[in-house]
This record gives sequence, C-alpha cells and structure tokens, in this order.
Amino acid sequence: MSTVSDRVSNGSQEEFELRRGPWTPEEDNLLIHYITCHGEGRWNLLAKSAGLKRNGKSCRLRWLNYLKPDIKRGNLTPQEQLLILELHSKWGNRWSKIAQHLHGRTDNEIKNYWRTRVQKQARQLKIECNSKGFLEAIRCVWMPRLLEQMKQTPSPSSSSSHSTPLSTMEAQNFTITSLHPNLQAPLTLSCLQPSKLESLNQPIEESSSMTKSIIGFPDSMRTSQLPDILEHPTSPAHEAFGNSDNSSLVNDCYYVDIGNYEVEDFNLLSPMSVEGPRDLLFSDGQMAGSNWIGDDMAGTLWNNMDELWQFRKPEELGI
DNA sequence: AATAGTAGCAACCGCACGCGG
DNA sequence: ACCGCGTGCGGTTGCTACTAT
Repeated sequence: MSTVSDRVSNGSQEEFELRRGPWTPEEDNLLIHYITCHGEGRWNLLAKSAGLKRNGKSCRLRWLNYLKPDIKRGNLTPQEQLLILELHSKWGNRWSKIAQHLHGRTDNEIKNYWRTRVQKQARQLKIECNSKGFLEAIRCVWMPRLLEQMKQTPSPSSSSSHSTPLSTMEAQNFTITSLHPNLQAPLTLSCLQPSKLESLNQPIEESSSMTKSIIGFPDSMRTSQLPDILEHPTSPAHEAFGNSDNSSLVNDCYYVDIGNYEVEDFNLLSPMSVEGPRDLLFSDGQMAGSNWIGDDMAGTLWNNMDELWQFRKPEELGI
C-alpha cells in the first residue's frame, strides 16, 4: 500500500519527509520497541529518537489508539454500549471523558461507534441526534433492551467475537432496578451478583456504596406498559417482577448500578410525556417475546438496531 | 461479474490549554 | 505579558471492505 508523504519545511533546518497515512508493521515495531524501552511522552522527540519519519502527534495517536497493550478490541459489549449511551446523555461528545470509564476503549473508538451506529439510527429516523426525541428513544428503547440483554447474557466474554478477558466493567456487579408504581416494588435485573440486589431496594440515598444512574421513564410507560411484562412469562423481566415483594414504592425510575465506575448522578430524570417510546418499546409483545435476543448478543446487538426501530415509524411516535 | 453505494474505522487536522522560559 | 512547545480533544477525511443492484 502506498503511503502519502509531505514535504515539510522546518524553519532553517533541512527539509525532510514526514510519512503519513497507514502505519506499516515496521513502524509499529519501532514505536513499540522505543516506548517499551523509554516510555511515553515527548512525542516529537520520541518520533525522532525512534527513527520514525512521523510527527509526534501521529505517534501518540497510533500508540494510544492502537498499539497500547491494554487496548481492548472487538465489538462493544451491551454493558459498554449502555454505559456509552448513559455517559453521552450526561456529557455529550466528551469522548475522552467517556472513554475513561470504559476500560481499554479509546475515545476514537467510542466516537466512531457513536457516529456510525447511533447517529445512523437517528438519521434513518430523521431525528436530530441531540433532540429530545432521540434522547428519549435511547432511554426508553435502547437502554432497557441493553439491560435486558445484559441479564440474558451474564458473561459477554463468551461471545465468539471476544478473545480478551472480562473487562473490568464486565467483572463488576451490574444491576438494574426498575420501580413501578403499580408494582409497588422494584424490578431488579442483575447480571452477575444477584445477592447485591437487595441493596437496591433501598432508597437511592441509602445505597451509598453504589454509583447509580437514573434513567427517566415516561409516565405512560410506567402506568400502562410495564405490567404488560408481567403478563408474559417468557419476558426476561418477568421473573424479576414476579420475585418482587410488592412491599414499597420507592421511586418511578430506573436505577442502573454501574458498580465502581466513577459516574456521577445522571441527570436523565426529566419528565417525558410523549407516547411514542411506550408504543415503541412494548408494542406487539416484542419486549416480552423470547426470540428477539440472539445468542451472541454482545457482538450483534447493534446489528439488530434496524429491527429494533421497525415497530413504529417516527412520525407515528410523535418524535 | 462489474459497478455503485455504503459502513466502519484508522488517521489526520485544527484548535485549545497548560506550562516553562 | 508573551511566546514556543507539548499535549489533548473533538471534528473530519479518506481508505478499504462489504453489500446491493
């Protein structure tokens, strides 16, 4: 593959060629070897010292996004996707900040993921990416589904697309509690440590050891749709609902425990009034069906996003 | 089989910020 | 206060592989 090069004039110094474009294995080896011996930093000096005809920025980018040993490659797990959705709701396009909470993932990868997967869906729906409707669609459709999938696939690392060990996040407790007024008790979904769930039956403030996000839930869904789940014994959520003790109502929201991640309270509890997400989420018993989750959900989740949106057209949803 | 269109991703670019001289 | 340098970040581009026609 041919590479592009630029003639770069560096003041009074002699001109030299700076390579651009894709990195070759030889360049990668040079960079890896040099950093292994001398460490990171001073990228311009590093580039020269390592004998690379690249600028410092290029070396830094190559190392951080591709060569660094703890870089995690492969498809994003449902947990990671959920976290991205949540953190983006809170912080917007602060990719590096979001990446700090996804071990082994780079800001560039997350940014690409958002632009290619998430924004694609928004375009197809003719929804403004940062619009209220889009955010609500994320809250009311994608997040619940991701959570459902997390419950059904407690060990995402079993996915054939993953050869790396469990990420830090995957290894941590990941639970969801949905509180519904009609149920008078939380719905709790857990991926790894069901014993932890009891703590979520407490008010938020009392669950001090956990960092939580709160996913807004439209009134229409809370009052009329969640009970539908109970009517479908095959629903992933049915067991959790059925096991609730119906003893107390704490709040009308989703709690998402994200373990030890340093995620502050998510400000997603704004009231939602549209009817759309409700119809989208549970229409035709889709949510309760047992066949909408594949075996390899971690790897194929977003491949099914198109199907996910097929229940109602945007104009029908009023979003 | 050939071509066009599209998606995914690596890499680049420009800007902003912090810091030391 | 100013300047230069190194670094980090978000947006954008361009290449390649894949898919549809």
